[in-house]
Order: sequence, then C-alpha cells, then structure tokens
Amino acid sequence: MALQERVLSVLGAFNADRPSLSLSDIAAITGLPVSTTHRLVANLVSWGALERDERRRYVIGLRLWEIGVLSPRAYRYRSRILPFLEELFVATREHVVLTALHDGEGIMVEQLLGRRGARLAAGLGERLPLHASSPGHVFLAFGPPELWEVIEAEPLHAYTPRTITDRDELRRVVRDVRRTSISLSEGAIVTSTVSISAPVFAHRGEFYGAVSLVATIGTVDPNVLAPSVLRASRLISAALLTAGEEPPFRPLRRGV
Amino acid sequence: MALQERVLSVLGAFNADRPSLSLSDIAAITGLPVSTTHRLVANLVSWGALERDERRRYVIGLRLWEIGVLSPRAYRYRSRILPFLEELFVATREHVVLTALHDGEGIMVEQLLGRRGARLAAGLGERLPLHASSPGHVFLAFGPPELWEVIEAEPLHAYTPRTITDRDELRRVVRDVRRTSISLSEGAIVTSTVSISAPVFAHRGEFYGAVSLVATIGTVDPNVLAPSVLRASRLISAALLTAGEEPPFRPLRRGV
DNA sequence: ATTCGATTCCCAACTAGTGGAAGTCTGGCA
DNA sequence: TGCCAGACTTCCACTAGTTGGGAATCGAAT
Repeated sequence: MALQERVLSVLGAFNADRPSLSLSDIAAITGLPVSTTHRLVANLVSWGALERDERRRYVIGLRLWEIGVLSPRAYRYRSRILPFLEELFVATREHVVLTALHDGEGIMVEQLLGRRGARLAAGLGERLPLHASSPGHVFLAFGPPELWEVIEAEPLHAYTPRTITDRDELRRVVRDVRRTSISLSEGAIVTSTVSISAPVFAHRGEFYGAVSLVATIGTVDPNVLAPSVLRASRLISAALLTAGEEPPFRPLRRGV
Repeated sequence: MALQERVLSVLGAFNADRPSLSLSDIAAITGLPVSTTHRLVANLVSWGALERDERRRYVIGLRLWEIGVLSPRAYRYRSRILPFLEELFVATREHVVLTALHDGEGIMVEQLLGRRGARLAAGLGERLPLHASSPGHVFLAFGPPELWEVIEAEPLHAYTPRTITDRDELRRVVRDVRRTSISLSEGAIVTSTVSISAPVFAHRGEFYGAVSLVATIGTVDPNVLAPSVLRASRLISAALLTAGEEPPFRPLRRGV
C-alpha cells in the first residue's frame, strides 16, 4: 500500500460509530504497524487534520472540517435551500432533514432539530439505507435506476419488524412514491419514528435529494404534514431551477 | 517537503475564496511540480477526498465532508446547542450564527439563515477577525488572554470606515463587552450589517464561543434583540454545563 | 485549421518512508 | 506507594516508493 493511501486510510478509520480512536485502534483498523501509524498520525496532528481529545484519543480536527465544508456536494446550494427548510421547521417544529444523493446512497447533509426530539436514525454526514427509510424510497423513485442494483445485490436488512424486506413490496411502495411525490415511512429503522419525504430537483430537473420531516409516531398526523413537506420540496426545486450561480459575496477577502 | 505534507498541502490549497481549482492552480499554490501534483491529485480523487466538477476543475469531495463532520470541535455539542439557536431564530427570523474558538480565531460552525438575508461577513467554516466583529469582541472579552497577542502583533485591518483600528478603543469596547456579556458591532466588516453576540461556556465554565444575531442596520433595534441573544447564550451554557456526554443513539449500527 | 496552455503519461535516479525492536510512559490495582 | 501490563514513542539501517523532467496528448479559443 502506497503512503498516500495509508494517510487516507488513517482518516478513513474514523466514522460516526467510532469518532475517537487510540493509536492502537487506528493501527488495528488500518492494519498498519504501530510505529508507522504513529508517524503518520503525528504528522496529521501537526497539520491539524487530527487532534487529541481530553482523553488523549485521536479525533478528527477542525482543520479537516473547515476543508470539508467547502465540498460543493454538501453545501453548494446551502444558502438557497436552508431558508425553505427553516420555513418548514418553523411551521412544524419537528426535525427537518435534507438528504443528498452520493454514489448510490443518501447522505444527510442538513438537519434542523425539533424541540420534541423524535429519535433520528442517523446524524449529519451519515448514510441512510435505501430500502428502509422514506428518503431512501424517494431516491429509488426519482434517483438514477442504478440504485436498484444495490437493492437487488444485497439482502434487505430488517432494522425493525416494520422494515420492508420484500423486494416486490418495496417496488409497490416506491411506485406509489413516484406517483404522489410523497414518501411515508413508519418505524422502518427506529420503531418510534415516522418520516415524511419529498424529492428535490436541481437545475435541469436533475435529481438532487430529499427533504424530510421526522417525528414521533402518534404525536402527529402524517397526512396533515405531508402537504407542507411537498410544498417545501417544490419551492426548493423551483429555487434551484433558477440556478445562475450567484457570485459569492466575500467581504473578508483582502488584498489582491 | 515530505509526501504527507504534500498531500495535506494539496488539500490546504482549497479555501472559501477558491473552492475549485485546476491542476495547475494547485501546482502553483503548493509550489509542487505539475507532474507530481497530478499524481497526488489523482490519488485523492480516486479515494474521494477530491472530486471534479462539471468544468473538470477539482473540488473538495463529499468523502472529506463526511469525515470532517466527525470533528468534535465543530459538532460535539450540536444536538444540544442547535435547538436554542433555532429558538432564537424562530423568535427573530434573522441570521443566527454560532462561532467557536479555534487556535486564536473564531470559526463559524453553525448558521441559520434569516429570510431577510442580511449580508454575512463569512460563510460556514470561515474565520472572523477578532478586532472587527461582535463575536470577535466576545472572544477577546471571555476567551484566553493569548488572543490579545494576535491583536498586538498585526495591524488592525479596516474593512470599512467603522472598523475599530485603534487598540485603545478596542480595549475599551471589549471591557464593556466583559461587563455586559453583550457585544454589539455595526458595519465593522460589512457596512450594512449589525451583529449582536453573547458568550457561550461549555462544561466547567470553559469558554466555548459566541452566539450571534446578524441583521441589516436600520431594520431592527439592537437593544430590543440583545436580551434574546443573551438569554440564548445563557440557556446554551446551562445546557452544556450538565454535560454528561449522553451515550449516542445509533440504530443504524449493525452486527458486532 | 492552428495554436497554446493545461493535462496526462513514463521511467531511471535516489530520497523519503519503513517497521522491528528497544525504551518510556501511564493508570489501574493491591 | 509500588508494581505491572498495555499503550505509546523513538531509533536507524534498509529498500520500496516517490520523484519530476520531458514528451505526448487533449481541448478550448481564435
């Protein structure tokens, strides 16, 4: 394995399930010798890609976050989309989530957290299973057809008894999502949670992702909320349609 | 320069002012030979740290964003802080911003964008000058004393005619901020913008950063808004005080 | 069609990374 | 308080991997 790959595999050792690691954890996960890991990690720390927390374990550094937020895949349309998510949030006060398509998966790129604190399946930056979430169904309905290959290839994991694990049923559900532009999923990953999603399209009608509202089952009437979600999704798509890449306003830039 | 540094310097070539770069841009910025840059960059692309946009320029990849959001410095307290920022947002409908301390500077880690769209000095992940912003003054008032070294060392850039460039005046203003726990700054970076900030403390009373409200001058009365900001800052500090690192809820985790 | 800058590919030279082993630190326990 | 085991850090001779000039190719602009 080449050095560059090694450096990257050290970063890749971190994920939402293990956000902090000891040196030997990293060595074990990457399969690198401890002394080599030590050297790599020391360099990453001195650059700011990694930091050490109060327990002296390694964590991802703010410097890497600073660079990560430059990712257009995550934030390109942020300033245009966020106001609509906020509008939906103000109207409902439940969790509002934006999920974007990223090589065959849905990634949560934006989250507003409702006061009532319904349990969320995943945090910012985490991926959602296509077959077991309402955004996932939106992806299957409106995203590229290749997404179905994932569905065909792997067994559909049952997170709860209510998770759809039958491919025919999934196809039926997705057909309905395509027809109504609304996806409703109850207890598919978290037993107590209902989520309502609708598709978002970027310029030229290209599929971008899904807006979702997440609440605790029984505390809301999904049929009442669905129109708000649908409206938000349409407003966002309309806002993205008039693309025109507004020139960024950068008052802090100095010189040159 | 060692390879690891080179890899990192390629990533470091990107910033908010230049989020997309051509190969030769990267080579020029890092000072690396073009062929070397090409190889480094190709590896970064294949791993997902970089991507190419529709113009075939290089941009930061979503994979890096995914890892970046694991940074505890940016998001450790997110789920506990965000509801209060939202509350402030709902009450005011102006931009709400959270700035965290990171080696001697303030970095914007959270932003809710108000409908009225006052001009913001910086976007997510960008740094704010200490002498020329209301969060900056909060940092100087409540953050570590070393911050003043920066102030002493460098000339205070005048972004607008209203930017404080006199160190004595700055000290006076900061003294007031320390006394009132409220920092008000008008047109210090962007002529048309007023911002109101208050300090946030994490566990053990350690300084964490600042909450701010940002609006267009003349459309709001800062004295009316200030109490809301102060209240938000106190509620957040209180919430962080009862730290206790809640065990994360991870329903998506499978196996093991 | 032509030009020129930007990108991609190649390979012999050689430097920078490697990793086993030995030494040091740390914190849990008696 | 002193001991021990596991985790971390340092060292250095060896060698695999990186290097980068140059030449070929691409492609946008004229």
